Amino acid sequence: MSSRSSLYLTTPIFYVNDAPHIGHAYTEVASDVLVRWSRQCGADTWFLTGTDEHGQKILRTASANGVAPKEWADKLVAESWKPLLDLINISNDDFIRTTDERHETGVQKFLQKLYDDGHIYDGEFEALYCVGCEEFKPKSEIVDGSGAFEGEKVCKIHSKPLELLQEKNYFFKMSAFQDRLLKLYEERPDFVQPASARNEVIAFVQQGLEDLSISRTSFDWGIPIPWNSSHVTYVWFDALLNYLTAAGYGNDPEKLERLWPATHIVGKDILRFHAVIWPAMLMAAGLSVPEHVYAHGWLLVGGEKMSKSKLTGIAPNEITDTFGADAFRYYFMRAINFGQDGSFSWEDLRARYHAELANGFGNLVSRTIGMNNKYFGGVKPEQGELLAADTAIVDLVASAAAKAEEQMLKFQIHEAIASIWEIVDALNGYITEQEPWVLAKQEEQLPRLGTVLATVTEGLRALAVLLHPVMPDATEKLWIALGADQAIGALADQTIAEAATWNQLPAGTELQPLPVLFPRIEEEA
RNA sequence: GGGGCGUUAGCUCAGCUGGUUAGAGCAGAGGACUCAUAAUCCUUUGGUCGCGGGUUCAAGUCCCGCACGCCCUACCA
Repeated sequence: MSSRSSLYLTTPIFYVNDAPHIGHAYTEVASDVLVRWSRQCGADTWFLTGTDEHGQKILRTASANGVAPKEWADKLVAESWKPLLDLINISNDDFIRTTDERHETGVQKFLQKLYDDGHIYDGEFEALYCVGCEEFKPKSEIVDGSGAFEGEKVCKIHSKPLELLQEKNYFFKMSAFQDRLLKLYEERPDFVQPASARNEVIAFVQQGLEDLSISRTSFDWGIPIPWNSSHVTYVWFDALLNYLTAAGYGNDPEKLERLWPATHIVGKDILRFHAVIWPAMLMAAGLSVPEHVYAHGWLLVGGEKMSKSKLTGIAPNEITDTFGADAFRYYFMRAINFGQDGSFSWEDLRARYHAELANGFGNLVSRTIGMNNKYFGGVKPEQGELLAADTAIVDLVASAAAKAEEQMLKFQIHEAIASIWEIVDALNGYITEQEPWVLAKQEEQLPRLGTVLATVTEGLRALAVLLHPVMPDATEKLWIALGADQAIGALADQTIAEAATWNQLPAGTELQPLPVLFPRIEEEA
């Protein structure tokens, strides 16, 4: 993100074939943190997520379960996907389904425009077809035969020979956009991020682009091609358009004007669709290309990409049930370099939960509120003259907040959190050095004691604001405990830019009871 | 086959365009303190920087080869 005036951020829309795992949740959380941060920076922010519901796989899964595809999608959306968003506290402004009427009509308008403008033609799609699978096979599922089928190409699943079949398809003239795409990557180096992703995309496009088959006739679970309803739209072409149809394309020009272009967060597996096909589609339609396409890495379990087939798939609630949503959000954002693959382990999660959240942040809050209660009857004390140690804290909060904002703009979420965490560590150190419990024993030191606790309390106020995008629940509890809700206003309304402004919480503000933010988790489980 | 990336302390990772005794966090060890969630703070053990060559006054950092792992090589929602 290069500026902060507005942000229309999207996650991929998730295929409703499966139940969510932590990889999906990871994408959602990262997007949500960026969005919440952006909102607190005062930007005009809109956050979209949703589900992808067309295509042959879903049709097949639904049939296998004896229901209509829409019914199947409805069930998964209601029972799996929307609950996931609640589980991990996702603050999306909209949720689009590709079966929404607004989407289907928008897709058809888009297709018709491309057709009218000559970007689509009809041709022959020729590919290897597996009778067992009843579908054309992608290269990845075609292998060399053995035994009786030596020398032939066979289906990976059925190990039976494939037939070369042809199907009449409509094609999008993507090849025509090759040069414009390369120019785009060249002129806007931050269009595809991180750099490793950009390099891959460029290398791919330089090899030359083919036209894209965008319709299917072998099944009917999809959006009909407007000028020939015997074809349905290829599911990817359909899916990508959600970013536009949710933004008002085809029915709300003002909304579209406000939101477009978007910034897309995607997993690196679907980078090509977003960094090549999608901008080509937009160019064809005469619309501006996305602001950024950011590809994040995989979660690795035991050094391998997490996967259900290898039994390393983990359901989000397995983590949140024990550690809570905030810890889930914090852990994945802090421990993994956004944009690179990162290792997940229960040991690491548990260790960071205790070292950083319980002992570090949680205990800092607890000891601070505790001393305010013990020494000042539960109100924020008056701040007196600031000594060097105090102003060092004030300065650190300001510089940490500024660094965090810089890093968030560059999608370096893990770095931003590390910057903010400097405040946690500094406050813990400050308390130990200032020894408020010693000051408390000397009556003449009462003003100094007040200043020390006022300083730490202000530090907590700043932390609540800065960490709110990452841990909305815990910071809200802290906010209320500080009495800030009454004294200053809602936490979500506090801006990042003002977070470091000192003495916002007035002396005399009454503190409220503090629940334990991150209870220690007993061994065993 | 072709292209790219990775391999640094027990663990997870930083180390930009080559330059003082290779860093952080966690874990481990010792100490201080008691406001706090048996927490916090200080000190500290620990690395032939995957292996083998080479360039250079100087290489974790550049070049070549090897080993291991991963990714891309168009329709994988």
